[in-house]
Amino acid sequence: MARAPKPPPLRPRKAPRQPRSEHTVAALLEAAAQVLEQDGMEGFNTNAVAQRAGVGIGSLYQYFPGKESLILALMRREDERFDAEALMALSQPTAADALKSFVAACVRQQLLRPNLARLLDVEQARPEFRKEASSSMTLQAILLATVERTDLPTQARPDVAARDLLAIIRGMTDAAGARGEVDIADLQRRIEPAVFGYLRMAPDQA
Amino acid sequence: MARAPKPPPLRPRKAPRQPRSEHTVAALLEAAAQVLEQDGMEGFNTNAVAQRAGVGIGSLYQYFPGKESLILALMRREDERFDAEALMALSQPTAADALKSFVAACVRQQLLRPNLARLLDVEQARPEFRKEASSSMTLQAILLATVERTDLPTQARPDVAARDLLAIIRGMTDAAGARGEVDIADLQRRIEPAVFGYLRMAPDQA
Amino acid sequence: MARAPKPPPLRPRKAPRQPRSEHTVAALLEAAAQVLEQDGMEGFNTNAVAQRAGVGIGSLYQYFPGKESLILALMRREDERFDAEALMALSQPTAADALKSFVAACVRQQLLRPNLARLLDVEQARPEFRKEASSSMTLQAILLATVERTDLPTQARPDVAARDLLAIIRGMTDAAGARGEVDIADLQRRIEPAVFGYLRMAPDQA
Amino acid sequence: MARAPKPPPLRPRKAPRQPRSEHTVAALLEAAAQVLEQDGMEGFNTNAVAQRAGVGIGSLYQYFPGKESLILALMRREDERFDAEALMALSQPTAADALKSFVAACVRQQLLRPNLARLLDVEQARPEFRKEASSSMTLQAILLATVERTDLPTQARPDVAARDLLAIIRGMTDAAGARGEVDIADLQRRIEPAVFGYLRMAPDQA
DNA sequence: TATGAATGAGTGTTCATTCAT
DNA sequence: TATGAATGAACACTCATTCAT
Repeated sequence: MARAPKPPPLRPRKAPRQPRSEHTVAALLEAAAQVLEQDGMEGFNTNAVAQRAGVGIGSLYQYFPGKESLILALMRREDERFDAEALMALSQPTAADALKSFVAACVRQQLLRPNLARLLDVEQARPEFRKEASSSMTLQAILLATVERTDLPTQARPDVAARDLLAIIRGMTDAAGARGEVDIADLQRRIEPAVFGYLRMAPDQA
Repeated sequence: MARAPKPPPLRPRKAPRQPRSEHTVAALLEAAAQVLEQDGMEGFNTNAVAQRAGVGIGSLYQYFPGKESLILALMRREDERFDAEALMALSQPTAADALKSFVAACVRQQLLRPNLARLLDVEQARPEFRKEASSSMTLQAILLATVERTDLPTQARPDVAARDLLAIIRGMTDAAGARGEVDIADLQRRIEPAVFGYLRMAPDQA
Repeated sequence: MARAPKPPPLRPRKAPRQPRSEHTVAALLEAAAQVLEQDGMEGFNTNAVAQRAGVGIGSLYQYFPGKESLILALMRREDERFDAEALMALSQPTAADALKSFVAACVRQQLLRPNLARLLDVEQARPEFRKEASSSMTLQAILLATVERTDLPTQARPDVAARDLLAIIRGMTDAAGARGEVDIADLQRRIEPAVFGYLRMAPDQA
Repeated sequence: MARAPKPPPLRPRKAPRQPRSEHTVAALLEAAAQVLEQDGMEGFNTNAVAQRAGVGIGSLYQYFPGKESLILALMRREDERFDAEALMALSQPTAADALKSFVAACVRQQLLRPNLARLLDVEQARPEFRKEASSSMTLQAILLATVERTDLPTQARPDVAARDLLAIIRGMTDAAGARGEVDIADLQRRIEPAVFGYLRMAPDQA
């Protein structure tokens, strides 16, 4: 691991302008997702990603200044994909339904590529990435809005509650993914009581 | 001749017989824990561990056939440490109190060395380590016994419930640890409703 | 992560496509030959070879998956070089002259780089390499054809005879090389009677 | 390979005086022979030898100042064993019979532990060992005496002839051993014509 | 702009040798 | 004297990154 004296920045090197470039970037990100899903963090290296993407290793460095930057971009891609779904989920009429939909969305997403989701969760905890807090900030925000809805028991610290709910859901989905579970509905039904319990909602209310 | 090839076995190479050896092994495990806690997985390498332990790199390989084996041994050490505490915690008269004590033990353990606990959790998900199921099996077993206690609502699948509870607790403590939280009591109070909610216990019952 | 384990395959990692690559591969093989000749097997290591070739160690591993593979490639290079010479030698009008030319070729080749030839002979006996039988198979084949020529005494088992002749010649040239002999003609004259004696040819016939 | 600044001497560290020591030395040499025969040069290391001998590694270094010295002692042991046999073989009434017996002895010895014999031959060519010429000197001497016997064709350079004969025999037995041949009589019959041919003896004379 | 050959610091692991017990 | 725990130089091999083409 020839770590350069000065770690390369995390920001993408240049925004792809030509359509060809956009395609290359997309291919790289998808390849990164696949390698991570299939081979784990220890099989994840820039040469492997470039090869799977069908581009030269040089091209990878045209768009990403380093490995970390590639991971960060992948995080963002996954977050963005999920944010849209989460936003729809939370727009249900009742808060309880909104949360259920949200849980369902999380479960669906997680079981689709269980390793990818889990490994990115882990990466997000690394100090270099914590700064780049943007990722999952949107998610936090929209979940926070839901927690504050009036048809839920009032939470003393809504931001803490939002984070805790996410931690509960991720903890359970990551564990399920790691165990190879595939029954989405079952997992969802197991998460809900924990979520509503946390919010102090009686089961019959939810 | 580092013939990169056949993965070294995970089992410790030889049991320390002389007291000097025991000290070396203990020093290596403690050093491994410290390196992992402070520098994360990417700073965790055998040379660093040996150096921090104050022993030669050769000594590490006298007792551990490879890096992975060292991680596994560390997992076991942490599990064993925790199992004793957990066993005491769960011996409370009421199941509710038992669970509260258990949560408290988890939280305490986790916030002591938040990164270590989290990173070992992650490693446990790796296929090589899943086989070595012994780790955390004891934990599962004693938690299962508690879930089956008659002063708790009956769980349809107690083993699933035991795993889920652990996932909830670990999800929340890992997230808290990653955020740098230090208030043990606060975190504990936030976990309990999720746990009892999962078990369908009304807050007043717990 | 140099997982010391699975022995790397023996087949070259990738064929050099650009002329630059071809030069690198050639330089590596020649460097390997020189290191082996001068420092013997115990001085033969990948770093030394790369350094003598004037390329980075990484480049060696671009083309050879491991040390063994480099040795195998060197064997093949030497065999190919020799096969051409041997083929010409054996195309003499009489079988006796053919064999004399063959002996001469062997002696010339051997005394050119005595250690290299001897050490490669030794390596060829290693089980990993015995499978890769291609090496020296061509040699066996053309020698066999000569042994079967009608102007030589009929051999009961021509394939055995071909191998034995090679063993005699190699035994004598290796020993001479190890002793530092340099007189090609003298050595040749000492080998011939053994060869023709083996074939039951009277000295005056040969 | 922690080559000490100054290579340790080749001479045994101390002559074993007590019977216990003699036994230890003998066990070490036999263990060395077995390891070499079974695992080849690349499996031959001091720890393995000590373990197979059933003694601590420290004891090995009590009697042999280093690995090389152990190999040298093993060479000598094998040579001495063989010298006795060779001496008897060569005491036949006619020189031709003496040589036949000698070839037979070589073949027998070689096929007993083919790898050991071959690997020691190889080691003998290493410069550090060439100096310690004692090994196989006796052999050379007694073979020389036979070559000079009057019932053999006169050899211009008897010492060269003695060496050449040994090279022929070793070349053929080593090759046979490497191929896994086990038929002693057959091999012997193939070597004889080469030997007598070298000496310019007609087959019927021999 | 895209490529991939080249690079070398870094890391895992071995094994000859020493020395305290 | 015998032991085996400890040592660290040496070596195989990887992979992030650069740059000439």
